[in-house]
Amino acid sequence: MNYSRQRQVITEALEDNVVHPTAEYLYGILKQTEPNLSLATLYRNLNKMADAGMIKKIEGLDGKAHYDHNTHEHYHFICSKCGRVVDINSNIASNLAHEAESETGCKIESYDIILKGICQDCR
Amino acid sequence: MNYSRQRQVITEALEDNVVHPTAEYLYGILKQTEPNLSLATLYRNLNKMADAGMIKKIEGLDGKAHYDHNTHEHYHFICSKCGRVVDINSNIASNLAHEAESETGCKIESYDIILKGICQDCR
DNA sequence: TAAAAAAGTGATAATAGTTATCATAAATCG
DNA sequence: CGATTTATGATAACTATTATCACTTTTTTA
Repeated sequence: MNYSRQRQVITEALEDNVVHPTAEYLYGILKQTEPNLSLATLYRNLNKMADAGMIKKIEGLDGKAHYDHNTHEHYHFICSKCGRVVDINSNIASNLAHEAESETGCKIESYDIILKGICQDCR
Repeated sequence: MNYSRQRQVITEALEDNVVHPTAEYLYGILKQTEPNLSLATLYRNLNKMADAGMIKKIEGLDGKAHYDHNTHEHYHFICSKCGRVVDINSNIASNLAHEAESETGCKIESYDIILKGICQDCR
């Protein structure tokens, strides 16, 4: 993957936004400093980086994909009221992959846990 | 929720298909016996039933929603080669919701675990 | 270091999956 | 049964995302 300034600023924006932004949200932010950035470039790079394991693409939250610069094992909660995405760091499922493999014979390459409910602020 | 023949046949088709079908797949099957069934009716009813907890809507698998008549606690694996969806019955994450609640203060209402990899047949 | 090759970009069209609309039909209630 | 509520079918609309392609930037190489 060659260097590009666009990917550089996308990466930085993602690191600065702990909120697990969607492509649309990131685009709004990046447009301010990088007015020529194309939405296609943003999607292209987010996918490329996710495929390369440099970032994490979170799906199944609310229809849109969210992106996370934190690639360490953790899970995600989404508030069905305000839409906020919160990290869950419990490593409760640490041997889940292994258990699932022996149960099914499938080779587990990745997994994610998506939790839904109401966040503390919205209760 | 009033009775409707359409919802009746949708429910039956879902029970007969252990494969966690997508709306599109179900539509193809149902069209054979119910040629007037509208795709809108199918989506409408699948969503309604999922909201009512009668069935489970599985998202984050492959972009399309899959539907599951099995509402008991279990998780889902998708093969990235053949697209098959397999149940994972391990109750490894039984107290995950509770742990996540005490970690974050969020009220967990539901959660799903999505595993990805290669199934036994595709290896 | 300049030319050639490879990779990335921006603008926009296209796609896929799903939802909204609305006139009509079926189900339920009194 | 007649009135009211709820559901349906056809199709338009929407949203998030991907594809296309001429052009630009980056890397390679001679």
